[in-house]
Amino acid sequence: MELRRLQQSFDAFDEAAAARLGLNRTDLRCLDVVLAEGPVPAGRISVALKLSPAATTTVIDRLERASMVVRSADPGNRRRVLVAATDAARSAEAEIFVPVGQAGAQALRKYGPDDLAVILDFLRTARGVQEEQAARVRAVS
Amino acid sequence: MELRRLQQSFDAFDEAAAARLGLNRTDLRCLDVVLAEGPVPAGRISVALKLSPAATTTVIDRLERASMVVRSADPGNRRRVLVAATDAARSAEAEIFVPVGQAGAQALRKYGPDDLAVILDFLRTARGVQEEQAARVRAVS
DNA sequence: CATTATGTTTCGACATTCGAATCTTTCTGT
DNA sequence: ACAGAAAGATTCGAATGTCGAAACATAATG
Repeated sequence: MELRRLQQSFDAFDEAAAARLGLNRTDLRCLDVVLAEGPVPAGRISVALKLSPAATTTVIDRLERASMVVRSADPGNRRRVLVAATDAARSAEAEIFVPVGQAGAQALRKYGPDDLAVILDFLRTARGVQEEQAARVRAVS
Repeated sequence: MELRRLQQSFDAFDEAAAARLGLNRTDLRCLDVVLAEGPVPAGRISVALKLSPAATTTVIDRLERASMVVRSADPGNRRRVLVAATDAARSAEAEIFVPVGQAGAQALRKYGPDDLAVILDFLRTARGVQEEQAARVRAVS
């Protein structure tokens, strides 16, 4: 299956990006969330990464030590800790992740509207199959 | 990006499958290799999983304890240990992984030859982009 | 105002991975 | 044929990442 290889290539990219930044994969996913959603409470990261609150705390610790995020108190709710990306994180984003999006967009230009519709439909169909099968597997247990 | 969601759905399926079998993700990937390639030497698993020889030994230990694989000596080279899937592994494969392939094939039937060509081209293009970008990221370090 | 709920952190334990050292078996050069 | 090097897997100790439970601080509720 060609999808398998695509999956592996995603994996390889993530690994390269993590190595480049001196982070592990979990930290990278966390950074991705923080970059995408602006300042987020720690609990939000916990659910996004499907990680226990305890593990989430240490992930944020590591990213903070690496100067990729900063913690700050939520003015509206002082129990909360807001995690925000630093400039270093944003420059890493610009250097590593933005070009992927650009290259992807560029690569898509060779397809006409009809082709793009087929591709999009395929992606959704494939996702539907995966989710359905995941549900089936979960159901038996 | 829709690709992102597809990726996540793959992830969710893998997680469900691992939970169903009481294995962790690494063990599952190892089992996948063993099922796909027949009896394989431990070193082969090591490179396929990008794991150290030491870690590979413990992965095989766990799978053996779970009755999913068996070790046997390679008659042609007694340094080697051949890892083979058990019947339990094959029945897990039939129950969990085979239906995914079937559902996928079924879902693809709605596309004509031209559409399939577009889809295949897209998958290869996307993989090319990812690999190229991974190489770029690796190059800077 | 006492109680409960929410959000995060700390602590101790467990699982996974690695590097280095070890052991056995095979290959190589003489 | 044989000593030394190489290949393949394992063991050992250390480092890392994750979790559950308990603790802590703050907010909401009756």
